Amino acid sequence: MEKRRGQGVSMSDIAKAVGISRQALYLHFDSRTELMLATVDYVDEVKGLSERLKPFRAATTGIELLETCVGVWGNHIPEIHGLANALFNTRETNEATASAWNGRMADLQNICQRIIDTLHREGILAPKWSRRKAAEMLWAMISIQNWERLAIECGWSTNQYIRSMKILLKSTFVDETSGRE
Amino acid sequence: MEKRRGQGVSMSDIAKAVGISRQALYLHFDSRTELMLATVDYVDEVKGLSERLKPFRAATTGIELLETCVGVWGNHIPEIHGLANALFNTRETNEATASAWNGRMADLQNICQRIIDTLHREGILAPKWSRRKAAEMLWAMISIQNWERLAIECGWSTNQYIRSMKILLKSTFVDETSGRE
DNA sequence: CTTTTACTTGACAGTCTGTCAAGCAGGAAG
DNA sequence: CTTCCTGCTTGACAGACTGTCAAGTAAAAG
Repeated sequence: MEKRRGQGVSMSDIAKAVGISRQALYLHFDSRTELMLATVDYVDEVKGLSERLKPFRAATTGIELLETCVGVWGNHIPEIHGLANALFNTRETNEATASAWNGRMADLQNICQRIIDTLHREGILAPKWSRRKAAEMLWAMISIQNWERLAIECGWSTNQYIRSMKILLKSTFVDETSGRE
Repeated sequence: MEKRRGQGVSMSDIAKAVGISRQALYLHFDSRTELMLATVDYVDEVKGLSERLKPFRAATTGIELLETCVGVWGNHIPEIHGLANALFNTRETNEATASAWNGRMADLQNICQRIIDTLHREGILAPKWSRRKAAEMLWAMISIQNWERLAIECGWSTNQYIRSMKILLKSTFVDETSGRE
């Protein structure tokens, strides 16, 4: 009952797709917004990002963290980007979706900060970056929108995306001059 | 008469802001879409990106091209991002705005390709990147959405954005091992 | 003075969200 | 078997928005 959603999909379309009347949708969800938030929560549960982050939690070194993060996230995005975009697009005019979006972004920012802090602790964070700026830039780089540009508009495969993003992030944030790669 | 526009602004709002009746707007613009495209063209003319690209055209080396591009573009984005976003957001449901957007993106992609090709010709393109992939990644990196993340959501100043983006792009695409930085 | 131009008000169709009322079919409970 | 509750149905309607049409007005242009 949780189906595709996009800004160009009306409640009638959803009802028709689901096989019930438009009004019956309102018996289950108070509004379009609530339907969307419920769908987001449902997809979160089904796709289980937290489950997928297990290898990330197992990683110890900064470079491992970085690579695992890009791997996990790069495999996760293709499955959620449509819904994530719907959430993102309504965020400007809707407080509830905005806070759902911001909450997920805050989680991602924390992960980015943790990666950068680990690199810093190991002394291999590239010297031109402050910890805060590096984390923010890392967060921007792995955004869903960047993935869409590369994967959808440029046609990159998931593996090409992951490989290239790892190269970009390592050459940017990992100090090449400090001994081992 | 060309004012702010966003998905949450109705034709009535615009008419009110401009001081004429809603219907009179339709005497000048056939539709909301046309009003938007006219505004985009007008802003293009007023802000004169092509004028601003003069120093870019004067640049010769790949690194100069890269740095000038980031400088020009980083100063340009803050003045156009609102309207650019309105264009971007309606692109999914509107063929005319989609092609206006795609045209501008194609220009930007050509610039990116030219930068990468120049670096490649000079033999300092980082060896892990093909010319095509590098140009596409560069294009994704300097996207308006990335600027918004950093400048608006993270609060970076224009100069911080330009400085950091130059660092990121140079450490990514310029081969550090080939003699002069 | 007449025509044209630029605008006005008012009305209306069509799309969408969200709400309300009345009705219907089937299962559970007495 | 009858009663009630649940989940759904159709139909109607308010309110917001886009786009269109008609008729009228005021002032500049000829």
